Amino acid sequence: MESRIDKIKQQLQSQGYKLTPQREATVRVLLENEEDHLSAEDVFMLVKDIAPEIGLATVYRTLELLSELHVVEKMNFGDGVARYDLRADNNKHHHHHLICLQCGTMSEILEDWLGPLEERIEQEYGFTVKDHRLDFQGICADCKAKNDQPKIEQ
Amino acid sequence: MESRIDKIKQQLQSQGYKLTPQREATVRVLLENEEDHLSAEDVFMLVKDIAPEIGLATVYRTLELLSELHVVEKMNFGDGVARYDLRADNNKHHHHHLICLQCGTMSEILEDWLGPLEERIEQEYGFTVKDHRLDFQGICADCKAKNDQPKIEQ
DNA sequence: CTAAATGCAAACGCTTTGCAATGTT
DNA sequence: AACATTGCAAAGCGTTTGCATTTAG
Repeated sequence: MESRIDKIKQQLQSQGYKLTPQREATVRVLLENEEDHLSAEDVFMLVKDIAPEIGLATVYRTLELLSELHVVEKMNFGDGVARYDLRADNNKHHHHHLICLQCGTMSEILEDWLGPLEERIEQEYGFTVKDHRLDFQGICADCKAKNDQPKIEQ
Repeated sequence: MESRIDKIKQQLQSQGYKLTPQREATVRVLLENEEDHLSAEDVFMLVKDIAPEIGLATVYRTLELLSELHVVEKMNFGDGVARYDLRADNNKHHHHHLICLQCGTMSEILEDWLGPLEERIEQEYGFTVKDHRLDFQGICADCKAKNDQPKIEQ
């Protein structure tokens, strides 16, 4: 666990970036919330617990930096809010999202199902895929279960 | 062609919405630029040629309305700008995007390649897919060709 | 010591909203 | 006439930036 942090530290330093307490705190928060897709504001609030003096701008700058280093992945889902995800090591992300239109929950498909499609794109379009993004909108299993029960409201 | 407009008119009116000149002009612009992915600002400027008195807010409101009626589809691609696409009739959109990281060009794959994946999601996750979005980032054929030529600058 | 990084607050760009005026049915 | 719709300008939101100050290397 600590090795993850160290690795990211190294990655920062090897690129000539300074290792500030704010950056470390931000990375720590990202590691501790790897499951979630945190917005900058989310990260900010969590980081403030560790490093209360931090400013929101610094969080944005750090997330941007980590994004450039491919340590985190910056995503958006239709709502105008960027969300940040730690990348598993330095791999391409390659997971897909299931976003429930009813409750807003987002779950993930961790496998990458797009390999064959990417080959096809290379061949048919001469387009070399570097990354992709696949989101599905729909109704999750939980909501479908709830919908089958008699409704109380609205 | 005119029938497309009429159909949308009907759709508006059948839902109790009034058909104002501004709305008609907006729809007309969308029809005439079906190929493109226009931003609200884009639409605004094009509509002003037909209906110079229109306000940007009205364009936003109209696009939002059309979006609710599933006449257009509201999309975003990472940059904080919503783009709007007329839906072919009332079908799901089902096309995918190839976004070049080098020149920013976006082209489309018009087929839907995700049918089998959506079935799999239904079965493995109990999630009913209503819509999806698939974007590929990479290097387009044109840029690859350019990259093979000797570089002049930078 | 020096350049990079920070915090703050102001500016930003896109989008939404309040409201009085207007227009459709 | 009644109500939806409009235009305008102001506000809202997440994000970025300018700048003086601090801090890591």
